[in-house]
Amino acid sequence: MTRRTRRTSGRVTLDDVARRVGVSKITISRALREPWRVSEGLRQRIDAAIDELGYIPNRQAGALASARSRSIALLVPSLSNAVFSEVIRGVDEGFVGSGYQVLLGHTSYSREEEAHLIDTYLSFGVDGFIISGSQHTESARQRLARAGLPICEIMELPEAPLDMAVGFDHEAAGHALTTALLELGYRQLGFIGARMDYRARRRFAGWQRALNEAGLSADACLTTEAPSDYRLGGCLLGTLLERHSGLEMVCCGNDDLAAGALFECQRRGITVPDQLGLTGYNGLDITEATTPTLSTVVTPRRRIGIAAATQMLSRLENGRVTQPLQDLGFEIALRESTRARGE
Amino acid sequence: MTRRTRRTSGRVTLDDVARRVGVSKITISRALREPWRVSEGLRQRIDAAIDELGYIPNRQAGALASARSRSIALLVPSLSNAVFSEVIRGVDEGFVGSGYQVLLGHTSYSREEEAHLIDTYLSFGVDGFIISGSQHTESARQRLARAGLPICEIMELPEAPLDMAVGFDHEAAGHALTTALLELGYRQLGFIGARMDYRARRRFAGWQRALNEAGLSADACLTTEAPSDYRLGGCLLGTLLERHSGLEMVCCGNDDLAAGALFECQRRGITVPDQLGLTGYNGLDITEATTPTLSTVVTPRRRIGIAAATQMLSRLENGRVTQPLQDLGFEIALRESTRARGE
DNA sequence: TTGTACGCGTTATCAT
DNA sequence: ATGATAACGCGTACAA
Repeated sequence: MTRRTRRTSGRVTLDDVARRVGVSKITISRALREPWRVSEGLRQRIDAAIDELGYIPNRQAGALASARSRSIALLVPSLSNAVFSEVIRGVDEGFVGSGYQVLLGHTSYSREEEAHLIDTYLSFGVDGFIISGSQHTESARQRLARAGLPICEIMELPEAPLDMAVGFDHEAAGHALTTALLELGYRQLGFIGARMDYRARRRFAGWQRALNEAGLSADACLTTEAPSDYRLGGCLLGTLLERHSGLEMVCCGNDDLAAGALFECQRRGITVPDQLGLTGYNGLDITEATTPTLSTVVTPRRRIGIAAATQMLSRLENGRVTQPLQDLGFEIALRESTRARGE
Repeated sequence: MTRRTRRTSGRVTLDDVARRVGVSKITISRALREPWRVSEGLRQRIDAAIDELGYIPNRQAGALASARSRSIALLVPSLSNAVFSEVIRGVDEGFVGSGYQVLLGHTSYSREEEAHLIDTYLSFGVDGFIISGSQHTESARQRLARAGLPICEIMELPEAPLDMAVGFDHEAAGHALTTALLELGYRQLGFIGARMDYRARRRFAGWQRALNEAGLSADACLTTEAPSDYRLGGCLLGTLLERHSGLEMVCCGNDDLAAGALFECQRRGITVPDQLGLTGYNGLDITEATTPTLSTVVTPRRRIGIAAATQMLSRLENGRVTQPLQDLGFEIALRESTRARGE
């Protein structure tokens, strides 16, 4: 029955360390956050005590007191889509050594789920948001606006960014790829797409525009809202080929579909690229591994992540940012699944 | 110069809502957590006020006051390895509607990084840990023990679980697959492996044991610590074939390597399974998509995630758990990349 | 059904 | 260089 109060968890606190060393707890706190303001000898005793006691700071208390959590939320549509693992890696890289913790969330391609996650992470007191895409619910926009936190929208180039943005133009990418194919001499082009989210629709639109501009038909297309995977690529290709004869080339909305389409061609004895050309989108590892390798659009996912983190950090620390809208471009990679020029 | 104090963030608090409604803040708090204990009419006015003001609870404050954060940490080695996206999905599923938030971390296959993440999430005040694997640093073990939180180790079956565990026996899986191959008549078997972490070594050990028991050579093996990817599968296969002639079958440590090996065979004009058999490990989507489809060991990743979440929840809410060590088994899937029985 | 008093573990502010 | 005090926003315990 000492003067002890609640202290339900046996957890070691700043106070415990302070008592152990014989100083006040604010000194311990300082030794941790501003070591140079604490005398050498004391600092060593403090470090030793922290080690002995196994003290672990309580970030909740710290965040409550300082009104900053030193954490940011990163919201991506999917964790199973390899596209985003590179983005995540980039963001992580960008925050390494900064003292910020990245809190990861996945929205399952749902704006409602995104809105919910935004609330959740707001209640966690994150200091900023990095969010894939520009399509948010009205409610989410309001919450974010009200919170007044730094926000970086990634992957695309929003017409009206909430705050900052890093990405590239998917419509232009779709258009550029298709134009490159036209230059190779392809005239009968098809398109298959799955999980037609905003970005997927943009690249599809680019494909259509390129064909329209060339006076070619853009009718041989087949898209679905279903999640993308390898087998779906095969199915869509099969259906497309049944419906449209004479296709020389099928552009796939992403690399998974393209790989699946390639496997289907192998199953059917269709040689690629001799009988049929194939392209993907994103430049995942698999596009360089298959036989034949897959032509695709290489997107700067890792660099987007790094740039977003850098932008966010600069905003968080210095307050301002030099370039609120960054276009990181893309690269057309023509490989073995498309015929060589003049062939 | 009112009696205002710090109130640096313009954030809406429980008190703001309370004043708006004209009750005390504890009533608002209750309306949120135990709605049935607040009178109907009042509850509606409270909900309305919350909506108007855009109140978002501060979990840090809540956690600080209640000593529970209603969040758990899920630690996986990698986010780019598709193996773990299924696990994550399972855990998420298991926690849906529970009110718990899953905080995700990836260790990059490093025990030191894992130890660091454990400290980080302890400082976030998580209520429990779900951790891939059983190999932790001594320091991590101590921290976890001292924290006294529920822990679920997943993917494997640790000899001495820290607390609870859900997984299966990788050595047995490697052995069972190899045995199945022997029954198909294969006698000259090779093995390639990458990222030889504990689990990868276990399945390799199973492969070796099966060959030893059959009196066959287990010399044709090639492993590396390098991260696994498709192209590496091709490289390793190439090297193995150069070093060992007469191989009828190459077992790959995971599906990525197997797919890469298959692509390499296609490149070299080696027909699978006629000239060479191939197997993978895990049962990722790609194994059912390639031509030929890949024989593999299907591992219960999603179910492991769900079971871990369920176990954790039951521990968190009821205090106890019926079966602290769950073996979820595995399944041998013989497909087109291995020859048919008696062929 | 609703309210009061206090503490959770930390940091900001101001003092010494 | 170090300390005292008062918040941060909420939940627990107990009271009314």
